[in-house]
Amino acid sequence: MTPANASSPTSTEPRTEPHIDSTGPDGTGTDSSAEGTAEGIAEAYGAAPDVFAAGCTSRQALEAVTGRWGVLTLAGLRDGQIRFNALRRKIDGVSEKMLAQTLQGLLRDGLVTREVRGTMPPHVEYNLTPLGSIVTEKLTDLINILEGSVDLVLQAQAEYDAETRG
Amino acid sequence: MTPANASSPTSTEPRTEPHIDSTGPDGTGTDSSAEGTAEGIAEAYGAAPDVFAAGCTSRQALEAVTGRWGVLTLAGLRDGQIRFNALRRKIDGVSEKMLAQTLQGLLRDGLVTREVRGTMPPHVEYNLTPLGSIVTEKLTDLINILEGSVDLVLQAQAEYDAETRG
DNA sequence: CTCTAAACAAACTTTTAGTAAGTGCAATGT
DNA sequence: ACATTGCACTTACTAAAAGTTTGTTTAGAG
Repeated sequence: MTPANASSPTSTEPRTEPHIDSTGPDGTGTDSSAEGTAEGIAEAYGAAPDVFAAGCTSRQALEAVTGRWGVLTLAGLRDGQIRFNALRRKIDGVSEKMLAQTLQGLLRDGLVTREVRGTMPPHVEYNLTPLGSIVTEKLTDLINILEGSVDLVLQAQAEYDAETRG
Repeated sequence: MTPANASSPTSTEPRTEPHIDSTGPDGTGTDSSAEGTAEGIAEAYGAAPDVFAAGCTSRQALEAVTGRWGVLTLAGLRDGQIRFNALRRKIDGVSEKMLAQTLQGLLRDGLVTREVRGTMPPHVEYNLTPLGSIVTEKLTDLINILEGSVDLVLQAQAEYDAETRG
C-alpha cells in the first residue's frame, strides 16, 4: 500500500535528482526538483504545499533544516557571516564532511549564501539569506526554549528511566 | 585535538545510558543522564546550557525534536491527542519502528504523553505536554514559513543545480 | 473459525553519518 | 631553509542509524 519510494532524498545529502528532462535536449523547461512525484505535480498545479506529504518541496526543505546538523549550522550563522572552519569549531562534534554537506544542502534550498574571497589561502564566508534569517529566528526561539527547559527535561528523563527500568 | 567521543547518543534512538552508578548498589543517587560528560557536570553546577556543546541536555532534546521524524511527529500531535496508527497514516513515509522510536524519545524528554486506554484491543493515545506544546508552536511557525516559501526554494534549487552542473 | 486491526518487539538489510586521509598553496615556526 | 600548520574542501572506507519484514497478543467482524 505504501508506495515503495526508491529514491529517498534525506536531509543534508546533496540531492542529485534523477532529472527527467522531458523538454528535450535544449533543456529550457522549468525544472522544479520534485518532478515526477504526485506532490511535485500537485504543487506545480497550485496545490497547497504540505510537509506531511513525502515528496513535497517544503518537506525537503524541512529535512535540510532539521537534519542532524541543519539547526546547529543555521544557529551558528545567526551572528552574521562566518568562515567554514570557524563554524566547524563553533559546532561541537561536526565533521568537515557533514558540515560541508549540510551547508551545500542549505545553499541549494536558498537558506545560506557562500562567498569565496581571496583566491589562494582559501577564504570562504557563509551567511544567511533573508529566508534563512526568518527560519533561523524560529529555530533560535526553539533553542532558547530547550536551553531554558533542561531541568524539566532532565526530570522527565529520570522519571522515564525509573519507570522503564523498574 | 578533537576528543573521540565513543558513545554518540543521537536523535530518536532510545538512549540507554551507560549508567555509571557511583552511589553503590542501592542506587539512590540523582541520576541526570549526561553524567560523566564535561557539559553534564557543568550543567549540574549551574552553568548555562548550550546547544553547541555536544554533551548538553538541551542538545540531546534538540536532537530528539529535530531528528528525521521528530518535527513531523510533534506537528502531527498539534491538533490534540491521536492514536499510534492514525499518526502513522498522517505522516507519509514513517515506518512503524521509527514512529515508535521517535515517540519514545519525545516521551523520555517530556515532550509527549502516552495514555493506554482499553487493555486489549490495544488503544494508546499520544498527546503533547505543556513543554511539547510550546516547542510544537515554534515548529508550526517554521513549517508555515517553509510551506509558504516553496516557490523561493524551488527557484534557489534550480539556480544551484544550473550552476553546479554547468 | 478465519481474518483483520491495534501497538508494538526482534531480526535483518540498506542507507546515512562519521573517520581518515589527501589536495594545493601560503604564512609561520625552528 | 625546511618542516609544520591552517584553510576549504573531496574522496574512500567503516560504523551507526534508518528502513523492512516478520511475529506477538487479543478482541471483534464476517
